[in-house]
Amino acid sequence: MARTQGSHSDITGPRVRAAALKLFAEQGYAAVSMRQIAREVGVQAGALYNYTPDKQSLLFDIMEEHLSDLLAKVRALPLLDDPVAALERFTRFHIRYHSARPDEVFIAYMELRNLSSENFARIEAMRGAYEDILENILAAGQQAGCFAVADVKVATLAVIAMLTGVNTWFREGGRLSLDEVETIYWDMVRRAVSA
Amino acid sequence: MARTQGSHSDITGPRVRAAALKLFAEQGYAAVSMRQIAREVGVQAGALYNYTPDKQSLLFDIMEEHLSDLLAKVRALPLLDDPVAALERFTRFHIRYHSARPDEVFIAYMELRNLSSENFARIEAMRGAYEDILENILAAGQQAGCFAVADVKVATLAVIAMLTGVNTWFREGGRLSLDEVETIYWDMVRRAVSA
DNA sequence: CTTTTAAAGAAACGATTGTTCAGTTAATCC
DNA sequence: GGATTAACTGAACAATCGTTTCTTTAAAAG
Repeated sequence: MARTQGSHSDITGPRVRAAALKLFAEQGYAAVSMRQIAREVGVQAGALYNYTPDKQSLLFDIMEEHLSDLLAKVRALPLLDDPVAALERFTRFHIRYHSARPDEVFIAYMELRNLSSENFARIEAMRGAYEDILENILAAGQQAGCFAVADVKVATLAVIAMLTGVNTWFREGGRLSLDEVETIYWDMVRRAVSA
Repeated sequence: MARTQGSHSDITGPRVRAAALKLFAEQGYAAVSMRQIAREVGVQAGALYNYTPDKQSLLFDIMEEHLSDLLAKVRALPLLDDPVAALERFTRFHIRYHSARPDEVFIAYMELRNLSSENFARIEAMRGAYEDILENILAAGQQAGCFAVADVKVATLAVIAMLTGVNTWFREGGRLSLDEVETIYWDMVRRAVSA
């Protein structure tokens, strides 16, 4: 047999990416074989190479798409002059965006070492650009006198680590709603950096 | 050839564990082969099985030893009645302990999914016991009125995520000393949870 | 209806995987 | 100093790896 009824590139292509996303998140890039991905899609392993040049590109594309979408969305937020308001919006945005895409987030910082050095540099640059957004908010507030942190760079990394940690435990339908979680974290972030 | 000059179980055993630790941290459990570990030790792959029943045990032993040592050290700290003092000591302990063992820390929460379900349960229980120590400090301070957090459990996870994040960027000999980093984080933690 | 082409199957490639095992050597024991 | 044993080598096992190639089929084009 070969081409099966109803088989199409524009259907299979996204399914390959979705299967890779799911399996990489579940088991890790190195532990997942191309045959496993193919089985998830319902296709033979060789057919995957109609949609990706190799396994590594599958991983890179997942990360690249995730981070470029993250950057696009955060940059699409309207500017706020008040640093406190800007920090609250960043906090809520980060939690909401990340909790909605647990697989992508997990992969994007568990599988960095499986990227080629060139691909790694591109992903790291995007991550740095995202951190810069928070750093600029904190620096502006520091200058305006509404924030008082000992070190803006360290505070940036501390806040991001704290917020990203939500993904390790938060589950929809649990004890707390996403909105409650946002409020709890915003309360802690605000007090941690406020003057 | 076979047994080489000066080869001994009590020398090779620790070297096998050290090589596994280093390589798992660098490349990830699934990406490291037994032959790579053997090469690092300077031995043939088959010889590794004098020291471990299988690859999985190598991983589990690293995690188990790390977490049981962590628990022993944190429990060895003298008790403090003041919740604020207890929280400061926990904060500084966590940063100091974790920054001194980056490989073990990295493995202990990147490779959880490569454990069998039984081994996973044992490691998770130890991690939970560690988190309970911080949670008890926060709960005591909350009751005493010196802390004011919206949710003790969430605050526990938020603080641990923030503190563990130090390992992603801190390097000895960098811009900040470990003591300075401890102080910066303690400042943020204290303000985040204080009444 | 015929031709063309996109999409998939099937099989094979050499390389590598974790693990086992028989054989070999050096240190230890009496 | 001969026997025993711990520590290791080297080869082999079937299974699986990412990837390529060739073939077959169904859909699209005319």
